[in-house]
Amino acid sequence: MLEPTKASLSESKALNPSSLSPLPQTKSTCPVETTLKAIGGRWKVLILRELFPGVKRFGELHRSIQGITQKMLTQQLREMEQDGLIHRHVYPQIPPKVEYSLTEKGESLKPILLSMHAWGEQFVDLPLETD
Amino acid sequence: MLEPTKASLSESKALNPSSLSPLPQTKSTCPVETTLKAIGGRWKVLILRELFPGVKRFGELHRSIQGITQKMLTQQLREMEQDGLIHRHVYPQIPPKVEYSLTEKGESLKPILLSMHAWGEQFVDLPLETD
DNA sequence: TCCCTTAGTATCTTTTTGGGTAGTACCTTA
DNA sequence: TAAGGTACTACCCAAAAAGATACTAAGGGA
Repeated sequence: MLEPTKASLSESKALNPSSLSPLPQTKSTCPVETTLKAIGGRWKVLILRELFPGVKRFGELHRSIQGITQKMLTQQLREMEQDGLIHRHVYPQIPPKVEYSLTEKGESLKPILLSMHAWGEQFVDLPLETD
Repeated sequence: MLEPTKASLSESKALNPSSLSPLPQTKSTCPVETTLKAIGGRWKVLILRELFPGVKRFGELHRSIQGITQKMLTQQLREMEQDGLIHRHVYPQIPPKVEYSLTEKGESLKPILLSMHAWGEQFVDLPLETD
């Protein structure tokens, strides 16, 4: 994605030579779609936001993010952990103590989120559904 | 979003003063979520990609984007038009001739998509589902 | 007649996503 | 006992999104 598609491959040779390098095409997923999958979950950008300042526990996240259920928080955290965006550190104790923090991968999303934030602020009059 | 949430509002005063400005909170939508809505549709980033080089007609887009149905293409184009990302120019003729092009808003998404592309390429080993 | 071109629309089905709700285990305190 | 704390799990359902398929209108050509 953002690399040539089938029709533009023959006529956009001069467009971006680096995108014509013989990289193996990963199935049908373009890199932008990869990134979208990583951050596109219902609550993921809000969770990322909460973790940028540092380590947080489940309960803190739950209280911080308005409207999220325990179930959805668990689900999204598990996905993000699986995707390598966050660490999940379980302390062997009762009551349970689990801490979440960003990985390097997770932290590297910050510039993207900041530019998305800026864009979204700029086009706040965008006639998008405000749910 | 990326502005303080309820828990961090009282304890992160020194974090980012500009985010504490008395801006009216738009419902529950943070700017990042606004941007995500704009580009998050199933086929939208692929369509944006096709329109960056310039004007395209429906059939060109349909042939360029592998796997998309006419129905989905129409639907996504209509949403993007409504969101102000693209122009839809109808020529009064038979057979129908309709051209699509990016608005300034649409074009302003390019840096974001490029950085998302770079991130996605860098973390191509991300254990995301490769559908 | 059939097929092609253009850019759709209408209807139905399937898949995916998100949420609701009740429950778990162990501890402490009133 | 009940209520609170911790961080989940299991099951079910509704809504949303995506897709499948057939059709439309007007023109042209074999």
